[in-house]
Amino acid sequence: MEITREGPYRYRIERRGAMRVPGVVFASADLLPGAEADRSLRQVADVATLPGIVRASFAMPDVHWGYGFAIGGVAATDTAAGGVVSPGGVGFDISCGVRLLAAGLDRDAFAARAGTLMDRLGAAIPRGLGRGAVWHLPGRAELERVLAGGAAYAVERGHGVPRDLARCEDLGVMSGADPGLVGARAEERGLGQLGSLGSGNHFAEVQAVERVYDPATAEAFGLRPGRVCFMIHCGSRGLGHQICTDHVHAMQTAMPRYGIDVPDRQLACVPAESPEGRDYLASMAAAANYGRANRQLLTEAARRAFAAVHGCDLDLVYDVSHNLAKIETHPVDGEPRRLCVHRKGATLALPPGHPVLPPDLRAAGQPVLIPGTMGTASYVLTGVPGNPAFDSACHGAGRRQSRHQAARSVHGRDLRERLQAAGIAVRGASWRGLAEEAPAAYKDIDAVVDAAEGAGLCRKVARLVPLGVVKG
DNA sequence: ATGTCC
Repeated sequence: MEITREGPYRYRIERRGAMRVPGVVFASADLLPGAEADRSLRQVADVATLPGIVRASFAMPDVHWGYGFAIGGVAATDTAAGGVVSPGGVGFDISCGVRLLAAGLDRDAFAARAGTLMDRLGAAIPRGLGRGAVWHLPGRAELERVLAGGAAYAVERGHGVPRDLARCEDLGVMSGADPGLVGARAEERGLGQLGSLGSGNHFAEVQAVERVYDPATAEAFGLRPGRVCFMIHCGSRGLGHQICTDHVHAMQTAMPRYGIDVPDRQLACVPAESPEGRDYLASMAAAANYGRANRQLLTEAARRAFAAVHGCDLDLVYDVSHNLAKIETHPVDGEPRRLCVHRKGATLALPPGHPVLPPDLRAAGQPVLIPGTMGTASYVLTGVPGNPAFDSACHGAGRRQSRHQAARSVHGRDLRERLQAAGIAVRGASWRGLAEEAPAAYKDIDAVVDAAEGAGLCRKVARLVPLGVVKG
């Protein structure tokens, strides 16, 4: 692989063989993965071979190896020119994303009763592998309403306030969902998990605004130094996973009929405008709505805990997915084109003035939410004009060690001790899960965010530090 | 990420 430096935060993987476009990696020299040791850049090059891909196969500064596509990747295909959709470009956790809420509380008031609130949050937030939910759905009919209506349906049923929806991507509901396409196994898994964190890197965290870079934008987002926030990172649980699995299999069967050949079986794809492509997109939208309702239900659980202990409310700052494919219009070679934009471990980052932003965010831009790791900072940024990657940015710190490596080098109990000694309360689900998420297993979030800003993907607004984490 | 295999 031939990699050329194009700027301080931009590298190009030259077109070679079946690649239709180059690869573009946004990273500093320090963050750029080694082409030999790290398989993620090979994946970025493989994605560049997909039918209909335009501009480039992009990698964000937090890129790391994933199923087929790298995590931290963005790929857009021209739907009118046979451009494909691929479940691997979205990920197993469809509509995994981040929600940030701002509390009517400052960090000194939190500190006075930290243990009480953390115990309450720990008891109220279902987490870990398997069952447990804030809202137990009675059956298929109610599940279908969630799959069609997302967070908007949850609010309609009283799980939140209408103002929440103005601060959700797509107003809390992705259009085009077809709940009838969701199979029996996905249904079975989805009924008992609505309002649950899951495991892996999912978490809910009490944070405080430590630093503001842009006071005017921070004010528009409701962020000021010392304000307590609550961040939720989770997705569509077993339901989204099952839908991804079902469609990967269906596409692996269908692909030869479309004459599509890919360098890796995990890049299974079909034309976005084919019957199989449309079915995937409609099922994916249903899973996205489950993920959005999931974060809405966890918000309700958190609000009850904050109200009971501090008598305060939580105002939604924003809710955005970082695992999704969306049909969007972007200029390609000067012409507006209808593209299927895959963002896998890459967040939407809309600039100021974008027409889909609510009026009170129109001047400030979309809040771009980038969580760090346990014990490290998280960032709120805003979108910028001229984003080279279809209004996308990185989604987190990005792994640098596998789960296995991480669990081998640290014990969960020791990690919890260290975090608590540093003033960060921890309510976990399993010792093994805690060890796998050790900060040492991740890249430096400050460096990743600086690279994203330097590459022109987004602009820093505020830095948040953790006070207490409920870990999935 | 995930009842870590159909």
